Amino acid sequence: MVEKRVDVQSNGSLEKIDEAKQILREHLVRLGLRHSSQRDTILRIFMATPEHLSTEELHDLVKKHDATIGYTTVYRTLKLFAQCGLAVEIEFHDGVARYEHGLHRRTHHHMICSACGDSIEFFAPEIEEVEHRIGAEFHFATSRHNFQIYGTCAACQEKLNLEKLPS
Amino acid sequence: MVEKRVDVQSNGSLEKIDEAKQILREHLVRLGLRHSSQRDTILRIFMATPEHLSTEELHDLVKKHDATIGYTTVYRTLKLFAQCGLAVEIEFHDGVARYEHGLHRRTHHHMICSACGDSIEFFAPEIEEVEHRIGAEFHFATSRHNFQIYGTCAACQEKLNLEKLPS
DNA sequence: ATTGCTGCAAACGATTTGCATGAGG
DNA sequence: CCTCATGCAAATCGTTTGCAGCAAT
Repeated sequence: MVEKRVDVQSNGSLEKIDEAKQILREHLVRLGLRHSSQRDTILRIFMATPEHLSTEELHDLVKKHDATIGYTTVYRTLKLFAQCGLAVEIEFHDGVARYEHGLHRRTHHHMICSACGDSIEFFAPEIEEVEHRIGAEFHFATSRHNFQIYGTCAACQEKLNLEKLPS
Repeated sequence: MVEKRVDVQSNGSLEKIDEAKQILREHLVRLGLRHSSQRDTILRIFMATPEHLSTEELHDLVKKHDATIGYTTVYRTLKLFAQCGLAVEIEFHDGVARYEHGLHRRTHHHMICSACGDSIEFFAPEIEEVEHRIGAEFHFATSRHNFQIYGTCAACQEKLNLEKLPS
């Protein structure tokens, strides 16, 4: 698996991190929960990472900053992020829960390469329309949808072609 | 969970079962595998059940006809069905693998009620179009997609409203 | 006879929880 | 202080596999 890059120093998204901290703080207060240094560390690293992360991947990154933070804490903190919209769980159907940023993200979907596991994001507004049209038709109060495309990316198609023609 | 109905006697789909048996037979021959009474029983019960079944649900039904057939056999047989297109795995993201009929099924999708777990099928041709368009745009060789809508069905909306207004 | 099939039990792997200890307010 | 948060270890749960005995061809 490819190593995920973190760029905690980059000030390109400093405001975003501050906004995220604010949202988390409000969420904690609302539920009568407490601030902790672990939650702060995990949030900073999550926000600094643009990729889709599994709990384990995020935990690996977190450990580099603070080796004492355990997997369970990352797991529970991600659920907390999901509750207040900072993170969204995405479903790639590979048996692993993954999260992406939820803050100020336009609705998008993913196309996943079955060969290398990489995913790309794309926008397809008609998917929203289908959700609303079908919901109305069957009197469903729709809350969300789930759409992925699976296939083989251009790079992996190349590789597979080279294997077939080893001349 | 609601009990699934089986109608092994119904002759409305007798030809379909025969066709399915034929497809399975050819698949087994092609791979050098063997026919077995268990595979036959599981196929008949699967074909006689119109619902989406998990491995466990199908195993429960199968046990009523032959209590000696084990979970593992049903599990492996469903994979076999999926290989030759008799079954298609559907992904409801509730941690359980489910299968539906794959024979002569027009492409369709599911809308799932988060309250009662029931699902309905619908047709939305533009989803196919999106798969092809986005695949072409990013030079992906697409193989399949995955689309579900989640929400609350009309009946469950009623129930929830009654709970809120107990007057 | 050969080789695949079956059913049991055990392994697996990600997720989730129980609990004693530690920390926030 | 009181309560929540943490980290470890263990439980969970559906899925998957190893293996000895059985059955199909």
